[in-house]
Amino acid sequence: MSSILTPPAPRRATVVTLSELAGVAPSTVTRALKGDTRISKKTRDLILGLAKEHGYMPNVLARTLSSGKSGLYGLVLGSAENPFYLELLYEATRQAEKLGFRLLIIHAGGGPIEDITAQALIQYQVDGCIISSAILSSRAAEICAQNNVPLVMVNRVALAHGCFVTCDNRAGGVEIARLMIARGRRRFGLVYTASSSSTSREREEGFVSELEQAGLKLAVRIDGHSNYDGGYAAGQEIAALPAHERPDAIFALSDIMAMGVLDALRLASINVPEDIAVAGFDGLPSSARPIYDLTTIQQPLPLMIQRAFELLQARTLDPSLPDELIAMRGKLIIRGSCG
Amino acid sequence: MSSILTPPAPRRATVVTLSELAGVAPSTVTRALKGDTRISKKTRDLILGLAKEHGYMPNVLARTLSSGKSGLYGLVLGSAENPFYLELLYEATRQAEKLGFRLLIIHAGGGPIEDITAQALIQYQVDGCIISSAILSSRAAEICAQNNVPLVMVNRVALAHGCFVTCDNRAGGVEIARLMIARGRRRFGLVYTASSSSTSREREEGFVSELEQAGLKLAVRIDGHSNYDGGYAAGQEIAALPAHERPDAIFALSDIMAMGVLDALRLASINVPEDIAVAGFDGLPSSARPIYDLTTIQQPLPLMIQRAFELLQARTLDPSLPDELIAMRGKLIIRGSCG
DNA sequence: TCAGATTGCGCAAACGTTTGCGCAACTTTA
DNA sequence: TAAAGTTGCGCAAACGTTTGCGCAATCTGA
Repeated sequence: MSSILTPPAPRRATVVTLSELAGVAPSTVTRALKGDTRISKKTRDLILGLAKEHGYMPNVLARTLSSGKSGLYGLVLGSAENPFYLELLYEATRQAEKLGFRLLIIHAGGGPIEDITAQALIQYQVDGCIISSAILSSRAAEICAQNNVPLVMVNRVALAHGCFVTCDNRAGGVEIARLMIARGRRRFGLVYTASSSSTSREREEGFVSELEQAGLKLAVRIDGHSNYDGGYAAGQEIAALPAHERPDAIFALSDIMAMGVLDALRLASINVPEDIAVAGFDGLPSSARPIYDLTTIQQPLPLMIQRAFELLQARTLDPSLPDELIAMRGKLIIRGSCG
Repeated sequence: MSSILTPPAPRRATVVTLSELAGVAPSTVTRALKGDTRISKKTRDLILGLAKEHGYMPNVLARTLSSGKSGLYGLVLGSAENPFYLELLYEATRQAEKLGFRLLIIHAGGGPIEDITAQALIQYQVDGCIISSAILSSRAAEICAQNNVPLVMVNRVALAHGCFVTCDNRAGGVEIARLMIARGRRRFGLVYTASSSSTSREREEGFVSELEQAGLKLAVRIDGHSNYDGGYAAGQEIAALPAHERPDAIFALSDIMAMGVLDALRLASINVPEDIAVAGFDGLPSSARPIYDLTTIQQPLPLMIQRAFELLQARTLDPSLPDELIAMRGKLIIRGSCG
């Protein structure tokens, strides 16, 4: 890399250049800028004025080296196939901005997370990490544990290390079952997810146990693969059943799968909710669209993200704090898909 | 912050600790790890072995201070209301991972970008920035220009500074018009976006100019607000027209608006494409769903992102390179919504 | 055999910010 | 008046990695 390829870049203002201008030590500049009471008001105003005049912007990377805090949180997102992650990303970004943090995308997508990718958490000295993904949890979580990086899983249950903030999935499943039973439904279909995620298992458990309490059981149970296409295929499979075998109510464990089911039923000219009631889980904005009008359990995402950041911040300040495991109740949103 | 709140953290391996173990200078460790030929194979193998044994992970922040390269790219995303940004984020993350870069989310959402947020680009020493958002471009773009940070806009046209990679929006509009005219459509509706974005303007220009070439013109032009709900309302408005005033073909300038239009037409029992043909623009995965079967112009997103990274990398290496403005042709995907 | 070239390092400084400690000057209290 | 306390700094080192330069040892070619 010869110098003809890198023309001289004008140097930006630094703590040192400001200290020269002000005739003070660099440490005085730092202390004045952070409002340290050990610096007189006169000196502080002088330095603040120079900083503004010269467009001083701190080098956070250098600061991290000294202070040990980067102001970065790592973010691991799950598959693009569930719009829930988009909602989560936008909400997390919004809140982080307000709190003065930044999100570093460590991974996004359904594939395996590579070691070198997870190690970026350490290489970039993140202050903490938010993981919202089932399959990918283990490697990134291990690295966080080994290196004392605070970890919060959102909508996932941490197995051995780290905090989590989740929705009360089981209670949500119970509520959907109750609603359907109260509406007179008697044959039940479940569109589930074969993954090992506790989120799905709990939703199913809640639903099924409530049915059993009422002396009822599932008539149909189909893997919806956690995505729209799987839900659509499940809807097609159900539509193809003889009428006497068809469920009169379907619970899809996520909104995106429920939308696939609804679309398939519509194209098969099955009326919702007259012929079959449908409910989902998540509370995506798109579930409110008139074309879906989906009954769902809305996850309290803004508050979940807020709690996640609080948990991370507390553990950045005091790493000895014990892990907290928070579950928040979702809200039943009754719409036309259940009648 | 007293020491009772921060129990002694085991120190991680550093270049210095490895150099002590190997009995060499720290600079030798660095050079061995990066494969510098000035270090003998024997010494290199010794150091590589120790690094692996001790789980050495470089501190990228410290490296950035020395080398001037952070391996970070800033990312500014537009509104959550267009799923196109989700596609872009996932594709960008995937490619960045493969290239060994990381994405720092600077902003995501439709609101104004705050100064302090845009300054994070500089504070975190990003090697470059990708912006994919109309409204928010100016402030972040200014900061990039002032600080010599390479900038690429994706699907946006940079006004004065920075490269862009965009789709040939105008040609896409032309193709949609041609298809509709060839299919015998004679009354045309446009669902546009009132924003100042050149992307929308070009799509409309292409469409309208081709109509005019054929001696035709728009019968209906409705603002779809760049989101699903706007498209839905436009669809409702069109459905409410007397039959002789209704268009027999609608071009919505984005897929998400087209989906709103399609849903509104369906709920109004208007048949697509028999009564009205509908086309969109973007090539979202959801446009292929049987329930939509949407004819659209597919943006070559993977290749656009690839080019964006190439442009950024080239300008990180040689900041004197002139800005490049790249337009790539989208691909016409003909589906059932146009007959 | 000698001079020049090559190999394989180490030294020292740089990058920008922060923090602990100590000192001088000033103020307050006994 | 002297001692103790307070204020307002500066010095020096730390954080982890990289890069330019130079030196000693070894090799090669004339």
